[in-house]
Amino acid sequence: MVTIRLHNSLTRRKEVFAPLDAANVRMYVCGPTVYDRAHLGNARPVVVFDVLYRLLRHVYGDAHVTYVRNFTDVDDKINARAREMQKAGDTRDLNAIIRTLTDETIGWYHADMDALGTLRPTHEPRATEFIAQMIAMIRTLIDKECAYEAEGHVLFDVHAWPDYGRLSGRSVDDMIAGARVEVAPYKRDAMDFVLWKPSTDEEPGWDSPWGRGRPGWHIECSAMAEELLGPSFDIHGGGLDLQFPHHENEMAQSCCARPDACFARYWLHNEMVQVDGKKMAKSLGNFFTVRDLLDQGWPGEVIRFVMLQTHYRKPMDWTEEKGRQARATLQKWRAQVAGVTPAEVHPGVVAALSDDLNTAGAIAELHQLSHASDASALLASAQILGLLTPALSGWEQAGPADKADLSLLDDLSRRLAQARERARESKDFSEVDRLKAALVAAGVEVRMSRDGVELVPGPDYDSAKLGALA
RNA sequence: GGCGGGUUGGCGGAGAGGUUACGCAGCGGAUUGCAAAUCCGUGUAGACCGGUUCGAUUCCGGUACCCGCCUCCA
Repeated sequence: MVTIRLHNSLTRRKEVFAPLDAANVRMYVCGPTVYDRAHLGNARPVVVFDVLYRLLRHVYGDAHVTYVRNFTDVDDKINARAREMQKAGDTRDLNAIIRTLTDETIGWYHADMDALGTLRPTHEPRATEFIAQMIAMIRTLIDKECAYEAEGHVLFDVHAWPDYGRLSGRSVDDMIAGARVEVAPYKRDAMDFVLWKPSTDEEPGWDSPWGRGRPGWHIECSAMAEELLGPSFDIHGGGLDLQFPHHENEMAQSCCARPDACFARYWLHNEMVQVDGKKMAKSLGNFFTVRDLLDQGWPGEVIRFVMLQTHYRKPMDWTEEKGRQARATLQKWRAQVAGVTPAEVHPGVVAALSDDLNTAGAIAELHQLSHASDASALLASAQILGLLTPALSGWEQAGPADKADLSLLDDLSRRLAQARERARESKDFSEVDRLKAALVAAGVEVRMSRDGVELVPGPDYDSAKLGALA
């Protein structure tokens, strides 16, 4: 059995991964709040944990890994967006707008993440479908005196959990000292956070022992993880910016509700996507969506490759230069593995991934396999990274969109070959050069070897520019 | 202010206390009518200052700069 090592945020160390149950390895990853297109930063954890999911499936077997990623479909940002839509003329009631908005956003999310070649998780629970479980957990917390009711709210008492702050490496006192959080008068402690809050009549709300209301942000993950994975599970993942307060609060709630269990055992956090050295964020306005890149013509596989070139615990930037290099590499590899049957995954690739998801190291191994012309190992090994998969194929056939183009290129390659034959006799290469220059200008790569001519349309292929030659 | 992380060759980007990361670009060569593609070869880089060590880019301490979290955030 391969030994997987993962950096656990809880201990700030790389640890040997030992699942609670090798027959059912369980992972929970925080998913999106659904009111808008996912930006590149949102996509990073999806890709990173997709690689971990694939690695776990490789090691423990496809049927022995359960992966849960939630959709947060109850949230004040969603409500705010729906109100904007109302102001813009949408006459439906708020809940109807929200339902449409969240459904549509989930559809976008699936389409965009599918384009990046990520596998769908085993379960993708929507928060609104687990309100009963949240209410039950909140009741438990109140019963255990870890939470209290105040002015229609239910708040978690951070002092109820002695280890509060352990995950994010800070003490309650430190946090209060530098707290920028607005302290509501009904809070016993500034750091206490909301489990349940009242809703107005038009806002989404559910009946509860504390009146009609809606859950706070953190409780959904605790409730859904317990429902779908059990009170103790193996891996909890998400962006580094969720470490505090989201994950700290999740852990406090869950551990207080189920003190016999341990909630998540390995916490993994990916670093941020940056733009010009700053975190990509909606609030900073420096973001672009996955859809933006796809629409610009960047294949999902190229975006995925660029992401995996940087270790998940390091900040990364998207640049067009990286995109171009990734595209060239993938094009070369795809040509190399065309028609090849995948063999065994190269042990070096598994070893690299098993070392805290060293995807850059794994890619270096792929370069070696390509270099060694071991196409079947290259294919199998790339696929464990979700690269060179059938699902992401097609884009590398850039260029001739229709049969007319293909036959035109076919025709031109024959003409070029004939012109070259004649030129070899006559030593007059002017016609060859003319054809070649025109082809290059139209974005066609001209490959002339000793025994033939090959025309490969590149990314800038423009059939209109070949008109003069037709 | 508190806590955490980073700084690697022209660019991107890893691992490892001592032996080539890797990719791209560049340079030299093979090949080519010339190119392209391909193949071969090629780079003592590790922010700065100290310390530990036979030996540190890798461990420890300090300095500088950068980033993240502490408010919603992947």
